[in-house]
Amino acid sequence: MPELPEVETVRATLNLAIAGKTIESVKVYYEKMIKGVSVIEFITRLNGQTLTNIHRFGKYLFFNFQDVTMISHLRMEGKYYLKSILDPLEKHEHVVINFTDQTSLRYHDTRKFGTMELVDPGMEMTPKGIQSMGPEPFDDCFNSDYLKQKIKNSIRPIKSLLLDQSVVSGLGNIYVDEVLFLAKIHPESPAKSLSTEDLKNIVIYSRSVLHKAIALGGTTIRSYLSSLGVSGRFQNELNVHMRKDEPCLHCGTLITKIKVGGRGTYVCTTCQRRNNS
DNA sequence: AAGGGTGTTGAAAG
DNA sequence: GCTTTCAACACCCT
Repeated sequence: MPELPEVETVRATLNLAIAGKTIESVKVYYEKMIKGVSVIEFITRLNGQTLTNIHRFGKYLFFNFQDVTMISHLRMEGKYYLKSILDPLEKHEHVVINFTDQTSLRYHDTRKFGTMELVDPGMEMTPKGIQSMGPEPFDDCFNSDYLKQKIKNSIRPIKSLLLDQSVVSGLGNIYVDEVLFLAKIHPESPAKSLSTEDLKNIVIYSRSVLHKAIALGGTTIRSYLSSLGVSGRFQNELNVHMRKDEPCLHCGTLITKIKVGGRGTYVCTTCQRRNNS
């Protein structure tokens, strides 16, 4: 499912649905999902814990229990469903957390890329991958000066840098395409070729796009329903992503699809002109 | 009907 | 270092 807006939607709905519940039992059906601790430790430390609340940073979810924090990353296709403990185990449900009120949290992930791990409370930022994360777009320190010093000498395509979570946390393939379209920047432009104005626009549009996407519950494409059966509505607002061969809403040029850093990338070659180097 | 593509990211390779 | 490629996995489209 997830970029920042989708993960935030999951966090908000899940938090309302399960905060305060107490774990009765935990089952792990795909052991490679569990990182950092053994499966045995994962299960025993969660057993009997009561969920305080759920936080989010970038695309990570933090389930805060009294004595332990479970960190979950949905990667490409991870989803949570809340069911009854009586419901049969479905094909791609890899972790099941049963609560004492007979409800059952199912972690569903067809491609099995998602990860879960446990840390002591207060140690949320220590796992590798999290400790190197850059600010979220909403953070005050995410501004054009920060971007300039962070990417000033890089020849990498600007899209690849914005997908790099150590530069900024939370953007993914959909929203980077949208941000670069609104900022009128070609995704293949070398980062060092961008003007200060370009960087300011990236900051402005990153914020506005993500805010709007969160307000609409994220984007639902290619997966029937997202977590808890919630379907986002931002897919109706997309300007370029998934719009190959459709006219640009700004100039009418047909949107083209290219590959940047191995990722499918949608671009209006009229509105987004490529810089040299 | 095989092959390329998919809302991610870390490890390996150059 | 810095940048690019690929692997982890299952399924859906050509």
